[in-house]
Amino acid sequence: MTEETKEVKSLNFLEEIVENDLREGKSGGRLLTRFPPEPNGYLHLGHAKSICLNFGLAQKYGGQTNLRFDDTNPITEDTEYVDSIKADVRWLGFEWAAELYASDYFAQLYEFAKKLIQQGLAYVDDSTAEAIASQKGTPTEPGQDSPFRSRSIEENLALFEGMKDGKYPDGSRVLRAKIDMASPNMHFRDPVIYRIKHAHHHRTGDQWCIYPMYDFAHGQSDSIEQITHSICTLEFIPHRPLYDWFIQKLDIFPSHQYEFARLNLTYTVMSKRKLKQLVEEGHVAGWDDPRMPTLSGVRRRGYTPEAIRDFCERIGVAKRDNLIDVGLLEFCVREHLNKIATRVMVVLDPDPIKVVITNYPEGQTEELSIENNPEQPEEGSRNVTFSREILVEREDFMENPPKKFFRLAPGNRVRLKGAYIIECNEVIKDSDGKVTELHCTYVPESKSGSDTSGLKVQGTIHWVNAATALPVEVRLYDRLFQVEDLNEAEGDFKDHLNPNSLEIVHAFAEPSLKEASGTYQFLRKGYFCLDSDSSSDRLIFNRTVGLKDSWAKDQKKK
RNA sequence: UGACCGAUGGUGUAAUGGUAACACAGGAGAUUUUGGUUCUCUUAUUCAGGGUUCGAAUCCUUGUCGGUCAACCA
Repeated sequence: MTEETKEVKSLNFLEEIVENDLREGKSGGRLLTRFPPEPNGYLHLGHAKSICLNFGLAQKYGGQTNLRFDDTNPITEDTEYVDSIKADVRWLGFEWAAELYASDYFAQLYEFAKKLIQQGLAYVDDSTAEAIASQKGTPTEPGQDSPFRSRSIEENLALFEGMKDGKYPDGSRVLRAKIDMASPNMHFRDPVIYRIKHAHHHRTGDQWCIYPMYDFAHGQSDSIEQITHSICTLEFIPHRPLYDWFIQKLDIFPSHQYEFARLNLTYTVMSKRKLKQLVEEGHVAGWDDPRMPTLSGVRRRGYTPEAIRDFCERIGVAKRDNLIDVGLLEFCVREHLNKIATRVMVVLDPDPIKVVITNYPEGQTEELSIENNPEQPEEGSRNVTFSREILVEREDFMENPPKKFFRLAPGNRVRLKGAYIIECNEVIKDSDGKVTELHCTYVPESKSGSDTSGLKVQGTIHWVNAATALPVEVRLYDRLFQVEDLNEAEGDFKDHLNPNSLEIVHAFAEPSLKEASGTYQFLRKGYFCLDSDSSSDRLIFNRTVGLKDSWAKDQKKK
């Protein structure tokens, strides 16, 4: 494709804003974004969208991105989360210009608050939380002024200092901005900007007992760092006028806030609160349970950073609510894994069928060479052992097959992947009528790669050598929830958990998997990766995602 | 029913007053030693009414529907 015919990719609305600002020389042609997680939980795919957006924008337009922890609430925050967040951002493939903390600015923020008081734009309120809430009014009725609203500047200054000095207990007083109790924007009704919390902070320790609220920390932090584009999700739209109001009254660097629609995925919850609940109530094994939409979960599941970045690219960025089909994520994962995954043969059925090749000499074995990845011939090949007795999937045999069943059936011929064509001659059953063995004959001239038999078969199936098969544990995951749209679902979200989201099977793998590492395609089955629960004598694989299966889909339709 | 935000195939995202397109999903076929991959073809879209205009998904207006906002959370 030439440069001229190459399609120009259209810009999303944020790229347009950035291009415009850069063109007009705003902020001196500088671009600085930030990714501002609160260290009170693990990152999930929704954060991945935000990370790709913030870091991606900076990358594309020659800017930079800060990683800033929004750590203004010491009660819920912890260094455990700081560490996991940093690891997740790096894993996704991004490097920040600076690692910063809102708590770095506590002293500066305190001065900002005093400045507001001095302008008569903030006051200390002794009301209880309940009183403040009831004075707030409702979206359709104006609020009432607090009885403490008209304190003098001097008194406010003294009380605020007292708050800082630890003279008052938690909850006894707050600092409020003095704006407009009748504003149609609830956030303008004298928002609380500082509260007392005698709590240990993960970074500042016991240095502070007053902590700024989000609205008095986030925009100011952006401004201190001279963030040019502060990108957040839609629910912060009503905060924007407040964000601008503080910057104007404080007369500090004018960062600007822009909002985009958060990611929603079908069959998934994407809220830190709900994910935390799943972990704490034991519905999953932890934040990194492979069924979780957390970055640590999908990583353990075998998703690659490339696939997630591709996904974030494909879902786009806009301002309308969305619900993305989880099938798109799976598409992205398959697309990447198809290119990189080593192919191996594993019989997943814990109760496989033994196939005896009756015309293959007893005791004889031979090594057959099989390609590691047809998509990447340079990945070379490996040997697998063939012998008189092999194991195949029970579902690859049918005694009375429908037409178009291309696998094993009485009188049918199939190709054993990388080996020979065999024909099924006899079905052996136990007293209950259950198939225990298939007696087949192989075609010696049909050896893979040097087939002179002239035979054409419709199906190829995978197999493992019975004598040397390696027992492994395989964890098959299904969607965590049974309903597509959790936001629309009735009742508690946990009522819709899928009881079959994890199935553990004991499978039979080709011996090459003994030294497993990385990502595999189990031929005809899906993509799998070694789980961290594995030990040298007990290998455990996670199914990342299944292969597309048009046969199964056709069967389902009928 | 106060303010704010939004509405384009099944799902997302484009089209920036000039032929409604791309991806996923769906369907049909070809290729294939994975019923995978790849390739070809294909179904399906502007919330409604009114207005401006030679021309409207786009601008104006009214309405409808959806979302957000009343934490000493972020």
